[in-house]
Amino acid sequence: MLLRAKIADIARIAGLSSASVSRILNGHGRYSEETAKRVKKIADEIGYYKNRSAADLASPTNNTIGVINYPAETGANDQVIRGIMEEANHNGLDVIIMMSERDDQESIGRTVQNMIERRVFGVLFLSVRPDQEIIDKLKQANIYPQEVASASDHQISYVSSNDFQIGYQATKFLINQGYHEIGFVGADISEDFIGVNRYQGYQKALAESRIKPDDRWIFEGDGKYSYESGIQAVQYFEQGPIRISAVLATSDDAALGLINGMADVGKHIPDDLAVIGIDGTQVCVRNRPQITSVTQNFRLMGQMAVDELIRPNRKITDVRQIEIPFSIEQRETTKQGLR
Amino acid sequence: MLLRAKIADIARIAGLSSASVSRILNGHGRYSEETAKRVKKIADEIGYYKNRSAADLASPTNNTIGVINYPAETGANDQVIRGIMEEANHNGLDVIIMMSERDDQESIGRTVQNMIERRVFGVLFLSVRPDQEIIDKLKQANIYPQEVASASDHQISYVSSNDFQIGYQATKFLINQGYHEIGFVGADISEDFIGVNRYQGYQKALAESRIKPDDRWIFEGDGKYSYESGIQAVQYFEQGPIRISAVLATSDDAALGLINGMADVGKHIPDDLAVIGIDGTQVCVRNRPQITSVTQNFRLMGQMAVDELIRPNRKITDVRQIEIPFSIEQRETTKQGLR
DNA sequence: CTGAAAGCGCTTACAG
DNA sequence: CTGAAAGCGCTTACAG
Repeated sequence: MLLRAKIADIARIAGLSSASVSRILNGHGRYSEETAKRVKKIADEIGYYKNRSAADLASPTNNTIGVINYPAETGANDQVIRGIMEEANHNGLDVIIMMSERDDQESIGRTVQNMIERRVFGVLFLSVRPDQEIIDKLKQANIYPQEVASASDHQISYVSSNDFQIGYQATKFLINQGYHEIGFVGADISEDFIGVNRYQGYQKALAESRIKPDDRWIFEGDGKYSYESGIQAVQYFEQGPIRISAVLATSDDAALGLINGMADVGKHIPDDLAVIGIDGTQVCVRNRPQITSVTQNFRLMGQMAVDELIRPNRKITDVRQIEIPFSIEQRETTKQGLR
Repeated sequence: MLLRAKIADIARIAGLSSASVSRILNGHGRYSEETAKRVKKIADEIGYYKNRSAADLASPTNNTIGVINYPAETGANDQVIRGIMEEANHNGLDVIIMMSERDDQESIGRTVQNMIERRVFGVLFLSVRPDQEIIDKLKQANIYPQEVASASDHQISYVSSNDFQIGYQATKFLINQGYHEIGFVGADISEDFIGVNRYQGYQKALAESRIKPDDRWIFEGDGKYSYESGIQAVQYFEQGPIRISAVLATSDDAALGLINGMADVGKHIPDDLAVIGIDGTQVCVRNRPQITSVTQNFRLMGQMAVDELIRPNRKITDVRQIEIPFSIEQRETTKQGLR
């Protein structure tokens, strides 16, 4: 049991060259099964572990993909990561995850710098949106950047839901249930790419049904899809002169904030206010009332993101938008059985 | 803008040696501020990024710490990670996170293998418990292993709450509120280190109050602190002949399962059954009723775990148990105002 | 304050 | 099927 054994140690013991040992350990080239067995046994006995720094330095290829995440506590990203791990494992890829703040470009930049230094061959951004400068840095370093479960209008590929469709379908769903005065809560509708798209879908659905939209139906809150936005929205709607009968909450968190806020002022869901959330995370079925939601397929997004990264002939300049289907799950925060 | 510029490129342009450039970029040794400025400017202009593989290979020190996590969706681990990142940043340490399955030693082993190959200087296990063999592997590779937000009786340090005290205090809290028939739900009380400790604390509190314990008050379920265990516990207690007035749920998830299960059979919390959970995650304040909980300080655990890793004179053979204080938060799933 | 040189532990043509 | 040799891009005594 040597402290930090190396290939040369194995070679010496086996009476071989380092080259042969390397080939055997990596399954490259030709070698006799007999010596291979011996070599592996020795490696095991002396406690050999490949030094990846040396291997990565020597080899032109790197099979590690980097993931940049942030500690969200919603569970959606955990689903994405499951998908990523699954697909990475199937393809013999390593995954390293690093954290950054969601909207802090300096924090994202530092993390990206680290990823570049590690020479990963692709970087997946999980619900994290880097600015154009950071994206360009990555591309110049010949590393493929990609957003997952998030989208933007930057020069970057993404795997996500179609947010316009989400806004559109969710609103239509509410309209079909008989709701006309429909609030829109929690997203930034002027700057934020996702917010804008969902909002435009919402507007289109309203327009198609000849519902005259009212600016006062919109409550952005912090514009970050937060629980607090939902809570505050209740104050906003309850104290103001505007009446709404349903709300499209732009996240499950915001939906839960609305639901709790309503409960705390003694109002009933869905009778006093119907609510549909977006995401379809665990909380939707674990809350009482269970939350009707636009359910996104986060796991599949993770898988597809990896597939996209290893797609043959992928070019560093490619900008592709992959859309993953979503579904609407009727639960208890919207009326039952109506159409 | 060279594709993958290296130190030698900077050196050539600056008319210096690679050695000097390396020193300047790393802030080692002496050099004139003037040349330093020039060198950094050049590095910037040609788009230089350190090749960490080369640096790590050449240098005997490595300032990366590895974290092994699993996708839990509860938010507790996200809190731990926040603490880890904070403390790591303060100390100029890098953090890479890798995922494994929580209870699958083979999956954990593969991840650990990867960490060893990367020569991290310490590995933090987040709510993941490696078996003794894996721990020994790490130590033999001269890498310090440590559990965070979890504990075991293996030869490994941990930073966690005192689970005996959690069980003891939570049970006493219920007893002080006037509950005598107290269930214990969701943990494995024979094999699982945490479960055993919480259970023993529970037993001691009962004994101190002369309450005769009843084996039928125990419902382990899957023994994994799951939501499903809570749901199933409702069936178990409702259908059986045993009456209990309160439950110590061994996680927030299990508590929520109990609460929802009771609601689904038309029973009232806390009148028909009082519930206290363990963890104190987001769900406790976002659920209605809000969940009384033993609240653990996960963020502090993360910080302390890093501090422990970089403690001066730390030896690879050290096995230290660091206990982080917890608190009990009275909310709506236990009676108000009683003592 | 600066440089020449060795070395970190692998991998990979190349030659046999 | 196997080996000698060069090279990956850094860092670090050592010498000046």
